Amino acid sequence: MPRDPDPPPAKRFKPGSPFFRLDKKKPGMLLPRAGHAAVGVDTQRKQLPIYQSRTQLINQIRQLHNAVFIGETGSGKTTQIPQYLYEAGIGRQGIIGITQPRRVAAISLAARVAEEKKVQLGKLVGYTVRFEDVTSSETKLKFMTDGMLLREAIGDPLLLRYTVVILDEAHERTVHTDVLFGVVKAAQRKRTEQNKIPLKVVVMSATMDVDLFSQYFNKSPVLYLEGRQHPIQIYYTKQLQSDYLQAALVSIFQIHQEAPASHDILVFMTGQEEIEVLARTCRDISKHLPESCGPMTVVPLYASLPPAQQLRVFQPAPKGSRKVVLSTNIAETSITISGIKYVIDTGMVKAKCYNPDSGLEVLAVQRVSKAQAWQRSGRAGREDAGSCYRLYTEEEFDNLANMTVPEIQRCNLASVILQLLALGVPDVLNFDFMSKPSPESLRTAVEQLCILGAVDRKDDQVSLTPLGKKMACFPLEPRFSKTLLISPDFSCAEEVLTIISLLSVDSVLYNPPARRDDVLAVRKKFISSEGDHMTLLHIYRAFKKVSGNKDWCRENFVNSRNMGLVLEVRAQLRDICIKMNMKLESSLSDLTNVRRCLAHGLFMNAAELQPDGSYVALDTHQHVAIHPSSILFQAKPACVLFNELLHTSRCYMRDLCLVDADWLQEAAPEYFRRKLRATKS
DNA sequence: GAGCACTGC
Repeated sequence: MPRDPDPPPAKRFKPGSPFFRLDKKKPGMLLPRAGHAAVGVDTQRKQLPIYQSRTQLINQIRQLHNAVFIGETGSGKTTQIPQYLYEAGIGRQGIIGITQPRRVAAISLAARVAEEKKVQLGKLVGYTVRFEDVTSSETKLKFMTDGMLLREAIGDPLLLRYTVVILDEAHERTVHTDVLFGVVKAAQRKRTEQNKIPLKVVVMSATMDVDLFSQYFNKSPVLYLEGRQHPIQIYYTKQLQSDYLQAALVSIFQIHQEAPASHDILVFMTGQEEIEVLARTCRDISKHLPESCGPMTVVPLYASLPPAQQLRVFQPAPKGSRKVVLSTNIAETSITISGIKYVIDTGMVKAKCYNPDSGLEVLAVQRVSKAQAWQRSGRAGREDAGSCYRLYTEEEFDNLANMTVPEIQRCNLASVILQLLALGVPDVLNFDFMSKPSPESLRTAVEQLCILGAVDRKDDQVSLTPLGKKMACFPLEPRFSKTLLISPDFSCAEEVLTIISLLSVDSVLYNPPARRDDVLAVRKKFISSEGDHMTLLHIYRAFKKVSGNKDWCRENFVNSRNMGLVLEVRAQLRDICIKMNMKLESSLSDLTNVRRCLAHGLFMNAAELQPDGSYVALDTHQHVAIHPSSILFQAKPACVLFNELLHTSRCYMRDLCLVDADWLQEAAPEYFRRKLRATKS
């Protein structure tokens, strides 16, 4: 099988200014051509390049316990390999599970494979994602989110229902995939030891950099899959660009003046504000260009955009007009836009960094990795040859990190540790991670679980308490599952269910800046002096009273999509509570108990007013401030809980709840005694 | 008196 993509073609595009230089050394990244709709699915399957290697592939996989595949996204590997295995009778005693980092991918892949096998979705071919299980006892090819397989593993750590697990999109290195690496490896070893049916593990990645995968899975062979792909010409800037936004603007109009109008442009940027500003500038400039230039349709794209506006990226621009999509990294993986001929890569991304000592997560603009830069350029060649303009020099590219730091090395690990313990991993601190998180990060996580009463520590051994075991059953952050589990003691489980559901999805509050005064006026009727949590609870109750009426949502600036999610999350959590025989009561109008309960679960996120009017977080002793969006912004209460700290111009607490300092002491006397000692020394 | 990339159970 070929190891390298085809070399790029002759230079097809001559930039009008000396701004860019062509990369002659590095091959372009290549991507697949879409299947031809007029041809039947069987013919389409046979036309995929992977079909040529079918027999060879099957013979190889049959003999292997582990294999690593490299092939571009959509090269057919994800839809074909599970079918090849099934058709060859490999793993027929059980299920072939294929994991995906995203829900939509799991669903659409299952639908595609069911179509190819000419079966009804949910029979032979099915999928499982949160809130949706379209499988049956007949299901042999099961597409699922990686988080879902991880959940399943808690009830079945050896994954005995599965004979093959295919971990797809492994290069993305999500926390879930990374934990799964260790889980499937351990399951594989134990099944061999116990003489059970062996488990085959297949890792699929889009990047060539797969040594780590191969090493980790017992030096498994790496198989290269040829894709039917289009060449992409890469350009770099000749000099360093001090202002990537300015450089993006120049590049957009450079292309706009020279390329045919049907060639669309995709620009990768860092965030909403930046995108909206550049969109306005582009629209302004394009109005004042000579007529020979033709019009421009500028479309912003980011996750918090209302769904209707997101759909605009799929609409073709009016005839003669060029579409310019300004996007965050949502267009790197989650959303695929057809017709893109040019990609402009600013080389920057907004990403979360985690400081394990302070426990603080900071969202910061950073450089992309090489892998990410290739992913971005690949978006230019979905249907035909394309070009990618990198707004940095070739030298800067060479100095980029090869891979993005795996998420597991930059997040709070409390949930991961709890889940591993629930899986029965004996020595969590020495779990066989493919990329080990820092010891401080592991220690902080165990410490947090200990304070919450989820784990016991003896010497270096960490074990789950009965409470911790229950906490692991909820798809929630540990602090939230703890709060929910103690809510029956305060006779307010129904309210806590609502509040925790509201806190675990994106905000249900819609705040269009242009209508600020209207928003404030309308929101007055829900305000609770007890804080943001109780205000949210009021909004939820009002929403339920009108049965989720869409007009009501619009009038009250409530995001109905997110509110719908709240209902789903709440129903799922409530089911788990019922299975646990928890007493579900409502505290009705008196919300003091609810706040008292929150204090007992979320005491680690508390802050106290200082004599000078500022606040200090009790856990880390750092100075914090109330975010101006909070209901309590002007109230200056003596003691508050907060849902999260947001580090921007200052360290802000968001989503606050008024509490009594005594409640916190009651909730965790030992913890606060220690904190006090730490302050004095 | 601020302004938050993207997933997922």
